[in-house]
Amino acid sequence: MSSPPSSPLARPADNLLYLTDEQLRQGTEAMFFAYRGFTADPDRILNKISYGRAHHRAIHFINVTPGATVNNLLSILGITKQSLNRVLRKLIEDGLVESVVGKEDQRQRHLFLTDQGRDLEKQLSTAQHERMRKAFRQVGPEAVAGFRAVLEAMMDQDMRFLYNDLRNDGS
Amino acid sequence: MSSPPSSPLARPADNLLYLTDEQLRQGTEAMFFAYRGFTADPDRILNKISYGRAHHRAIHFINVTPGATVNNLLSILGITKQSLNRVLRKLIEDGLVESVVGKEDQRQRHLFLTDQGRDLEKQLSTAQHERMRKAFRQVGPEAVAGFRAVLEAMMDQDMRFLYNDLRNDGS
DNA sequence: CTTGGAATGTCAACAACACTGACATAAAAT
DNA sequence: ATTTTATGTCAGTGTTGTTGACATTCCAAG
Repeated sequence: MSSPPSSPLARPADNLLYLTDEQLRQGTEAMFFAYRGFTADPDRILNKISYGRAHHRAIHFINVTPGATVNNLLSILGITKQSLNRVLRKLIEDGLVESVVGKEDQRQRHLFLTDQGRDLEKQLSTAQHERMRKAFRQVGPEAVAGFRAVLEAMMDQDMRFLYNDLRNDGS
Repeated sequence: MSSPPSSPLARPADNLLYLTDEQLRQGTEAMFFAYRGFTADPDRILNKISYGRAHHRAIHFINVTPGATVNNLLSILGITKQSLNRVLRKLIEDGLVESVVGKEDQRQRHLFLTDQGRDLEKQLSTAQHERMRKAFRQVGPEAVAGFRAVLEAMMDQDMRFLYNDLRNDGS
């Protein structure tokens, strides 16, 4: 199922050095500091307009899966409907998100970004992507592949499914 | 300083495919979902004892840099002293952290984990490392190196310095 | 057709964790 | 002697998460 380390005939002793407690500690700290950087740029933009990360996350996932229902979004975000609702209400009020009653199932609300919402999403993703693009370019494609492989392996299984769904299409 | 992409004579066209917006979007989502997984296991333990992530972070960094002052910790954590103080007060009250007045500079408080604090730290890091170890083993050492390289490149410069300090010694 | 349950929205209360601002204390530095 | 630094504390605020309770709408099963 999962492909083994790519170097064939690797000596076991060498092959285990990257699994020491010290390596894991460094990996942990790398995640901590990198995640701070990862969120820093959009956070600055959000601050100016009195939004938080929750708004960013909602906007991001409504953008990649337009027409998603509230429940769809809840699965992705992993928060309670009350939390999401507070954020959605504001985004709808502010004209960034549109909520459309379902045709087939009229209980459901399908969520879309308005033009204004797409504008903000573009601003946020551009800021966030700039840092990641620099990092990716600096380390090269093989390192990026490794980065992606580790992150995917660290997800909960449910999230891995969602993540892979989002790789192909977002409906 | 940082090594270039390892494949020599790579064709430019191929070499840029990993920098598309789509790749960056997937990297963004990978970070989001992976960070959730990354914190999930310690969060479960913390919940039982009514602690949060802030306590975890304080305990972690006091453990790796024993004797650090409050100001040292503030630099690492990137929060306000009021926020940190709230957490530290509770940890000291609960007997997990010891605060020792400095010998040379008596204004400073040097922070140490007590035996009880080390116990909790061990619990938390074990839970967190288990997931990371599985992921690391699954993807192999080269991917792990790439993972580390990308994360380091994504940090703010200040954090990169701190991170590299913590790689060698913690004083 | 009636009832049960699912999807959604809303209200209230609460907790964690961040923030700012203001002020106090002690001690080091000038 | 004065200023600056390191730390602690109090009060207030905001975002984002939580539970619990309840209303509405509407599909679907009996």
